[in-house]
Formats: sequence, structure tokens, C-alpha cells
Amino acid sequence: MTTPEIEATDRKILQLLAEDGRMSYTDLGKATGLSTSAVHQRVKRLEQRDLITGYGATVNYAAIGVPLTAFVAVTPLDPSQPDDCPERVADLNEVEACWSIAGAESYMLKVRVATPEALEELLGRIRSVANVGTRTTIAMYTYYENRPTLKH
Amino acid sequence: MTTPEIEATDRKILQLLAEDGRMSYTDLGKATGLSTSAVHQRVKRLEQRDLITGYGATVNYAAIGVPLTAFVAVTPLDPSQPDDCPERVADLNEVEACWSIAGAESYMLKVRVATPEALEELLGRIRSVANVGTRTTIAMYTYYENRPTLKH
DNA sequence: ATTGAAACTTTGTTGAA
DNA sequence: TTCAACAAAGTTTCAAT
Repeated sequence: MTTPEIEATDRKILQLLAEDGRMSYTDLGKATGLSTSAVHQRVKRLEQRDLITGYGATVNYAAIGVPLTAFVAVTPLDPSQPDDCPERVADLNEVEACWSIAGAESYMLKVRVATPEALEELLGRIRSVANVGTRTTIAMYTYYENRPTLKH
Repeated sequence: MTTPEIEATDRKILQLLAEDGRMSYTDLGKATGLSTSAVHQRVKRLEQRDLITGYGATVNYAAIGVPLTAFVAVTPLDPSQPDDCPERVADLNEVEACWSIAGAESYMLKVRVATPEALEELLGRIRSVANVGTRTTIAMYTYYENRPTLKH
């Protein structure tokens, strides 16, 4: 938003790090035609400008026994109350993402749980902690997730 | 799915790497009470078992001029055709994720674009490349995304 | 943006519990 | 089988240019 124009080299570095967050500065340098310390400097600048907000391992949740992903569309029940649903549901660690949406409902949550029972129980906690109604769409299979969308 | 029971130390390593994918083996060792080479070995095993499927930088898409996220619920139009929508839309790099869902529609896509015009154009490409109908929900603001859901 | 040097990290090998 | 200790190779991070 602040700097929509990103220079080509910085864009390339963003793309490479989005695809492999553990790539070494040496290899980033080779891939961009810069010296190791020049890329290092640029990466630090990308972090400081908040264009890179962090690094994470991609965990195979299905394989570790948390196979259920669901989308929960959320409607606040009392319009006179302060609308702080995103902060309230942030306390629930099953909630992986929260967006405000255009349409019939106010927010969309993405949640991850181990079992249908755990989902039902979580929906109860979401409704009571945020005083909202919920409409849930269960994802039965994840083909892919978090693919980098930078290749243009 | 194959190994739903993950040992406590491996779980801790997964959690730490989900939160900071560039954490060094030295620091992982300090955080888990193991030697550098012992964590190193465990991380390689987590990668081999596909419990860690990759590492990525978290890119602030809004800040680099791609502020629009949308969810596209997709319905195949011709039930006699092979249903290969996930593979077909995988070619469109604006498509970040694809889930098969329970409910009125068959799939849910998550897409990222720069402008409403780019979204409209992308929806056209999705419909023609996969021979599907679409129902789109625009995310106007991202409160948070990809929070690790491993703290239990 | 680069070079070069010191500090630190990674990753293979070896052997102990 | 899992861990620790070591050591060589590679990487990071600075200051100076």
C-alpha cells in the first residue's frame, strides 16, 4: 500500500524467499546476480519495510492428526455492541485466519481441528466468545494451500 | 494421517519452525534441550516424513500492490466431463489455494489480485479453463492469515 | 554494491548410552 | 535407536572501500 512499486530485484528476492524461506544469502546472490552481502542488505530492508513479515515452516496438518479445515462465516448478533470479533477469536488458537468480507456475513474465519466433534465444540466457543452467528463450510480435502502468487 | 501420534519434542520443533522457519539448529537445540546435531537429525526426519513440506517467507501482499483477496466457490457445469478443476486452475498463478468442500459447491479457491478489474478477468479465466460456475466472496481486509495452529 | 575477514551455522562422521 | 562431540565446509555479518 505504501510502496506499490517494487523494484525487479526485490521482487525476485521476494519470490525466491516465498518459495524457499531457508534459501541462503549465497544462493539468493547467485540467483539475482548480486553479492552475498548485497542480497543480505536487501532482505533486511524488505523485512524492515514489512514486505516480508516473517518466515515459517509449512506443516502438514493432515499428517500430524489435524485433518479438518473449515471456513466459518460469522455474523455479529448485537449491532449495538463493539464489533471486535477479530480480536476475540484471535484467542482461539484453532483460528488460523480472519478476514472481513463483503456480503451477507461480516467475517470469514479459517479454522483447523482434529475431528468433527472438536469443530462443533470450537463453533460453540466462537459463538459465545464473540457473540456471533456462524455458517460453516467444511473443507474435505486440501489440493494445495499457500502457493506463492508472485510469478508474473 | 500415517502417524497421528507425534512425540512431544518433534511437536515442539514443528511449532518453533512454524513460527520461525529460519530458526537455527543451534537455537532449536537450546529451546528443546537437545544438541545441535540431535535437532538437525529430527528436522531432517520431519522433512522426510513430510510433516514439514517446505519453508516460506510470509509476503505482505497488500504492501506490494496485491491488496485484493477473494474466495471463489466453484461448481462444475458438465457432470459428464472429468472433474479435474484443481489441476486446471493450478495453472493460474493468482490461485493460492484449492479445497474440495462439503455443500452446494464442489471447490473453494482462494485467489489474490491487484484490482477489481483483475479479479473480474481472473474469474472469466477460471470459468473457461475449468468449465465451472463461480460464486465470489471478496475479502476487504485481512486481520491475520496463516497463524500457526499448533499451540495446545 | 563489493571485498574480505571473523564469528557463527550447517552437516557429515564417529562413537557412547 | 537416539544423542553428543568433533571438525570441515559453508554462511552470515561487519567494517571499510
